[in-house]
Amino acid sequence: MSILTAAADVLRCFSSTRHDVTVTDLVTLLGMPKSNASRLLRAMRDEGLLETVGDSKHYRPSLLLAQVGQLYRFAASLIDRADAVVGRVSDQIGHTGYISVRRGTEVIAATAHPGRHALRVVTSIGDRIPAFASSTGRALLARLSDAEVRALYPEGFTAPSETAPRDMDELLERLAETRRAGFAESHDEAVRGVRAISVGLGDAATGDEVALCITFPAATVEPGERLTIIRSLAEGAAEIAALTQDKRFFPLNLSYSETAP
Amino acid sequence: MSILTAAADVLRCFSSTRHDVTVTDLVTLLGMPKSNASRLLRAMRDEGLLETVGDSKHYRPSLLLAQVGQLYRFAASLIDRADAVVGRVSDQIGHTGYISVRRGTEVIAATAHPGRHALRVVTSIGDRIPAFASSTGRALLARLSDAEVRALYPEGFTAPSETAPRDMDELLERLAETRRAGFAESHDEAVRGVRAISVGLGDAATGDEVALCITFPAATVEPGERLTIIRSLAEGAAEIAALTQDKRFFPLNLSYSETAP
DNA sequence: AAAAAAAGTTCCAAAAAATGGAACTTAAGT
DNA sequence: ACTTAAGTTCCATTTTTTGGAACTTTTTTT
Repeated sequence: MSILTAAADVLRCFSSTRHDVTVTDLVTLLGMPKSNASRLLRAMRDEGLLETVGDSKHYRPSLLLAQVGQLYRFAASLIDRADAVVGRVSDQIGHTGYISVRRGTEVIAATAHPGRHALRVVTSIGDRIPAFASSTGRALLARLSDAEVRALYPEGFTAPSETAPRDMDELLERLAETRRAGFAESHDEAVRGVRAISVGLGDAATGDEVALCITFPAATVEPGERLTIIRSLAEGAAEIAALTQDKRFFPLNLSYSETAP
Repeated sequence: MSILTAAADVLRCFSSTRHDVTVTDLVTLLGMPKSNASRLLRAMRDEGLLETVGDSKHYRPSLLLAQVGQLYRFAASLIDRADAVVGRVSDQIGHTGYISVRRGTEVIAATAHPGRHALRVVTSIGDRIPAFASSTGRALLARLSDAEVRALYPEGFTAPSETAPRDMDELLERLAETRRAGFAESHDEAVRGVRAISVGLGDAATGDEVALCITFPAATVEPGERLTIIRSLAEGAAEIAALTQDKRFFPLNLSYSETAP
């Protein structure tokens, strides 16, 4: 057994309730001899993996670990991670999934996973659609304050379809609903007969924001399947949100998801 | 030499420009035999310190490191508190803010808040810059005695730019000024056209010390805005200093802040 | 599609580091 | 000042690590 095992075990001792460890902590937690615990902590400190708190016998993770840990976030960019989730859900469900980003009042698809079904929604990467009139757009707008949304549309907008919000008040009400539920939904908005479910997500460090979306023909999806989509998207997004410390993430609230808009 | 040394060296290979490493990277960067590099990366992955990107031969830091690294901020709660202040000021002003710590004669950014302005200073976490030639560094060096500062630089230093201190006497004079004013300022030092304002701060209980910094393009900031930055940083820092019973905190003395250096 | 080059892995005996029990030192509590 | 707890150092034994070379796999070139 390599000393790396022991070192990794030490790192696993840290948690939100244990910010530092001592020799005796290791003896208790890992059942290792005192002598080893003592030497291991010192060695890890000498190598820069840990640092002592002041000049006490308490050891905590080092700045090096903080920095390397930070990189993890960039190593797998937000879009990559979100795309992985959408890809998984799309594979599982068979319907088309994609990732969109917002640029001003428009949303643009960044990656797409075509569904397997004969009747499927085809999205093309790079298409720009109005943010207020799509589930992806509203999932992203919901991350703004009402004031910011108003500022985005100084001259209002015109609804392109029956089911899209007709004015600012209606949009803000839909956004409030999105925040409560933790997801946005559209029906017949951009394309007739098409529904879409979207979840918004951001990275506090980089400021990036994306929407995860699954879209499908309204006629072919049962209520149960719709719930599965919502759950899968929301769970995947929530994991990423925890990692990126997204403060504006709205967790799923299933009591709102029963009612189709 | 323990394998821990090698493992720590591997972690130090990661940077904002190198998110993952391969066997050959290690051979090149650390000059170790291929066989060692190969086994080391595998061992670190097996222990959960690294993970492979997809199923490629590229290794990146693991989730474990990301999690443990996150704890650093809370373990060193001073950073967390200081970061909150800088984040608030950065939001309010729109310019980039960050927190740095000193390691010997270098300062390293620990957290960053990108500004909102189109022209903004971009800092990368983990970058090491010389302490004597930066506002953050001088804010931290000002907390030492002149004797301690001299001891840090037994062989003196060479100024990297026109506006940086050229010798020890000039540095000590700048530090004295920093103590009187309660903040440090730099202009064109690390990057031309960039100014920065920093305040040093410590935690008596843990011995941690950090610098709070706001940095901005020299051309775009009015004298009034500069004063706002100074006041906001200093006030936020003073509050924390009271909380942590920092005995070496230098309170703001606005009569010194009128003169731009 | 074959050949060449590059990248990565496995093998081995020598060299170095880790182990754990006990003795020892330092710090904390009474 | 005494007692107890916490942490460190010592030692011979056991285990891991090391680096060169041979080997396999992957990538690039012809």
